[in-house]
Amino acid sequence: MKESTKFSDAIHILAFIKIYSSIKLTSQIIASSIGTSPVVVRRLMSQLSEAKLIYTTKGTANPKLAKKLESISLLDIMRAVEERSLFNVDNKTNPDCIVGGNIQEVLKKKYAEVEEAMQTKLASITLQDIVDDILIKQAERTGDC
Amino acid sequence: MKESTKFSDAIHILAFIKIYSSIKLTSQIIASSIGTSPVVVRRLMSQLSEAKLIYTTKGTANPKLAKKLESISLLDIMRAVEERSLFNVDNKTNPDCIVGGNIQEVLKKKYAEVEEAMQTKLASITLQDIVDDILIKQAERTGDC
DNA sequence: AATAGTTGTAACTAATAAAGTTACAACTAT
DNA sequence: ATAGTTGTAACTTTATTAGTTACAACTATT
Repeated sequence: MKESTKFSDAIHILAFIKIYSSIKLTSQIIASSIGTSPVVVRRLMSQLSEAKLIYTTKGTANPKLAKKLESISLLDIMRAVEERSLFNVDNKTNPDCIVGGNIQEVLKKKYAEVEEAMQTKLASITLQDIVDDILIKQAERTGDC
Repeated sequence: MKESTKFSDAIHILAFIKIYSSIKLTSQIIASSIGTSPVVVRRLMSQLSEAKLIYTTKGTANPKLAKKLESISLLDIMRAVEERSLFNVDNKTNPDCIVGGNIQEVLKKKYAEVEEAMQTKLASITLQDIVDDILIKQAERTGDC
């Protein structure tokens, strides 16, 4: 498949809503910042709504973050838009073989451990961190003292 | 794309080579344990060879592990066969926007942290752990005391 | 109330990658 | 020599993401 940028784009949308809260936030404007189409943005926003990370109103361009920045973690965002995993047990293995008959359970457990480590890290990074870093980088770029 | 089982299948191949070291290890036999085709197995074995995790001989069905079980980590295997990541920065963002112009660098750094956490965990699990768990599960299944 | 603009969603196309298949040259072992 | 095997290329199938087109439903404004 294509490599997914849904996670990156979802973070982008949330940061954009925060940073540009004073302008009219149409899906078109957000899309032009991401470099994609308004429909793709609306699709992601629909998932972010469902995950209760933002509020939206049909017909009105006025999305709002549903929580404080520090209460939205990368794990929350990941779970909202990315259903795939890198770690997929192959469930076609031969049950009549010592390896094929047992490896699925074994890998399932190990993969859960790895994903746990990943999720712990994802949960420790919040949208506050992302927005702060974006604003600092921007300041470095524009400031002259 | 399809969900990849390359990582799981590569682990399967290595465990199979260890556990069934006394039989003739053709790609056909390994494939029937995984539930795939011999060509898929040979393709993965080619990558495992390139990563110096196994030795193979063209024309002869006699693959050997290149290292001790405890010296082959899941991270080694992952790197050998899986080039994709869950964390892809979207590089089409608009550079003239505060968010679009800075988020790529910011996410790149955060993603590196998350992958570091994941890799540390993957490096801590070895083929020895996998083989042990498989044999324990098999013993539980067949033993009666 | 009519109009313009927007969201939310469905249906479709295009692009990409994994898995599976077919084929075969090169090699090994007997 | 012969049979069996590996390694690899080329192709097909299948699944997923991204992008596109279209439109009903809704909101805000005049």
